[in-house]
Amino acid sequence: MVVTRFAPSPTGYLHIGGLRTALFSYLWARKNNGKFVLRIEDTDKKRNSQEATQAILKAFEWLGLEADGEITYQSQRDAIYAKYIQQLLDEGKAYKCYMTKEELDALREEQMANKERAKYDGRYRNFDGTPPEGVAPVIRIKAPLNGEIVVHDGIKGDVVFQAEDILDDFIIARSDGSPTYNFVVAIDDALMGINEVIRGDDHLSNTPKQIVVYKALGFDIPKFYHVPMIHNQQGKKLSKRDGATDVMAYKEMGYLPEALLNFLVRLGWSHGDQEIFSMEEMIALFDPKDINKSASIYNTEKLDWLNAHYIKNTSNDTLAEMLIEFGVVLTSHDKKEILLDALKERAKTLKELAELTQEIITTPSEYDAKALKKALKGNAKEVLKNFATKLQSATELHLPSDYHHIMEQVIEEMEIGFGKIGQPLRVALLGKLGGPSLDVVMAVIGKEETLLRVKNLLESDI
RNA sequence: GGCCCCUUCGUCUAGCGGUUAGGAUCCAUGGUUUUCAUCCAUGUUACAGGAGUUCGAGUCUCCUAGGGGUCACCA
Repeated sequence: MVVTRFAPSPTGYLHIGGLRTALFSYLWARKNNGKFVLRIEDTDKKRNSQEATQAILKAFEWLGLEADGEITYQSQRDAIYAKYIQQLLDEGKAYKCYMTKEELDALREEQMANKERAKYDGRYRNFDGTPPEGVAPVIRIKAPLNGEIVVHDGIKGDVVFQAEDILDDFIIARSDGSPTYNFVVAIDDALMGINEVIRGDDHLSNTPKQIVVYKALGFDIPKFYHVPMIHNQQGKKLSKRDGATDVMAYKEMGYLPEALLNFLVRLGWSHGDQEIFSMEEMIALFDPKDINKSASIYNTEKLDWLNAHYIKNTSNDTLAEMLIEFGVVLTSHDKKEILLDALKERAKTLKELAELTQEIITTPSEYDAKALKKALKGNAKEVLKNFATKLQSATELHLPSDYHHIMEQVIEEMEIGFGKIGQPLRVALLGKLGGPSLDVVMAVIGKEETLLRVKNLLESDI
């Protein structure tokens, strides 16, 4: 069974890049009828927060990415890590190092000055003397001094590292006894049965260290997929400083979960020429071996297009529900269908959709100057008066076509083009040029409101 | 700096030795529309550079350049 995981550290909101690797992991697990588990890496007590964990879970909920089983919190697993530290100590695969931070820093500086690689010198590797007084030791793991470490990566292929280039006896437990990242990741992944690790390729160079841990503990090494980074416009790793990287910000901007997920799945992955993927299709078609090797630049132009696409294909009932959050309540409006059918063709986001709705249902309080100048030429006011008179005496006005019919009557009678009534009426109804079909607008706001808006324009001294 | 990874239109990508190098987005133009948007059509734009291997290279090899990642008692 394929078991994948997403393992964020709760130092802030869920990041767009993190979401993509989470999505990849989720899809791969679902495709294989496997498991997708969530592990919160909250061992850094200084930087972690409960709110951040909640924010991450909330984002998952919004997007409909459901994790399997209980959520694991590393902060609650100290006893487990302690057990494995002791085991390695007992087996002579790890040892206590009494070098102080100051000594370590000094060594590092000296090595840098000699243009050598900063590397622990192993001075306590085989130490059997009397330990110095008053120094709380760290625990270091015995890493291979030479030879190759090969990461079999499902995206990059076999990546070969030379032990002497990259390894030293790295710390697995700090002087306060707390375990370090590369140690606990390997233990957790192994204990949780994770056999396919999909993560950012910024972890690629950590992987040899984790392999050392796997081997020391006798665990099976999982299959790795190191996904290329998402870069910002400057070509650097996408970070929180780049703005709009909080997943939930996209909810507030009016993006649909389907659109965001569809957008992200196509960043670094593709299936021929296909652009639109439902969740079912993503699950059916996704395979991490098809992930690109190169980083991609974060650019949301396509997201807007996808979002518009998904808005057009969402039911009016669902849209009405989602619009509530944007301050527009249409759920029981009797012209909801007419209105949303017309507006959802024109909105790129739910926020825009809400604004467009407001523009229609709100009586204009002012008129766009350019629109007035353009529309109120010639006998425009006469046309509007004629239209108002006919509308006044009309009955049974329900559909856009009922209103359209009245407009046609005016056109025929006055022998004018459609634009001669359309433009001035548009200004009267919406206060500006542009916007949806006038017959739709009138059907939505009704006869009385239409008459009021026409009257308002005629009576304003313009 | 050491180590590792990467390099096709502005952007996301297809391509897996033989293609007029395809699609999408963006942009531009035209059509549809009373208008704007949608929608439809058309168009501009790419194999980082150099050597090799081969009858033939975007595709394989090497070199160069450029970009990125990582080198903690952070995760």
